[in-house]
Amino acid sequence: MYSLAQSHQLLLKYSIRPSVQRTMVMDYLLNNRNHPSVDEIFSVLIRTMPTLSRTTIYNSLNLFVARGAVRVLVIDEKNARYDVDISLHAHFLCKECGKVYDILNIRKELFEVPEMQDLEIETVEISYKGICKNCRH
Amino acid sequence: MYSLAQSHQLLLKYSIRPSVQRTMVMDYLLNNRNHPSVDEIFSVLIRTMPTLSRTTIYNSLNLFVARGAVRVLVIDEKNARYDVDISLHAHFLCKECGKVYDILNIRKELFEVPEMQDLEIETVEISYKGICKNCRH
DNA sequence: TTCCCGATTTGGAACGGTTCTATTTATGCT
DNA sequence: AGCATAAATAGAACCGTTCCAAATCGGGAA
Repeated sequence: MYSLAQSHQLLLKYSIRPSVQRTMVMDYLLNNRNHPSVDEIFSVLIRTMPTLSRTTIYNSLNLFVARGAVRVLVIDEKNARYDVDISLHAHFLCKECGKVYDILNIRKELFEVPEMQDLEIETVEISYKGICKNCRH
Repeated sequence: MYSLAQSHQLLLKYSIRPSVQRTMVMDYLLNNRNHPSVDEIFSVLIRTMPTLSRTTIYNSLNLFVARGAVRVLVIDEKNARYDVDISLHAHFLCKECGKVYDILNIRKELFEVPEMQDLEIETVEISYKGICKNCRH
């Protein structure tokens, strides 16, 4: 369980002014590692902050990603998912329920970038898709 | 250069009824390996078939993907890209110009799926992002 | 503390990609 | 040729995201 003070500190580490809203968004990400979408974050935070705007969630997340504090996952064609864990790991999307799972025990060599003289590779994303245990019947 | 007859044959191979429109879409994919979006395909084909509907492109591509004849790339958050090459290879998206490049000379071991008792992995997608040579200045 | 200015938040409109739906058209079979 | 089914069409609808102008916040200066 992470505290708001820890979210505050993390934002400062990435040179992000820790407004109330940004701190709450970061707090949500730290305490909910299920790769939430904008809507998931919004629908929870609106309950404790009734004036919250969806745009603020977008603004905050876009800023976090631009500063490298958070990773955006392009794995679900429906909407973007956000991950506060920026370490090297892969993801699995269940085609049935839409949940995104971490694949942590994966060889780090998979993330080594191939030699490409024409392309300047900055990020690597490894995505698996299929059916998770809960959805198998 | 592929012929319409070859597109026709390829559709039959995947048990897809080769209508005029479907054959044209497949023909476009075979002859344009730059991972086109729906809009790119539509805006070219509409020139030779003025009554063509955008929905038809969607219908055709969704069917191709469902039958395994074509792969959809979830790499660009803006729109889906389609690839008629279903062999094991990775992709690179240029953040500047949006072009998607093939990464063909990549070790096939990267596509081996990790052992996951809870997850039934069906597909693997490896995506690189950065800046391509043309966009470097 | 109070004032001020730039940064942030807000809400609603706008945008764009994709899907849905009802209708029309084409296709294959008898 | 006629019929039944499949496919294509056009436009509305949907939904995630961005844009924009106005309101609000917050931190430094006086």
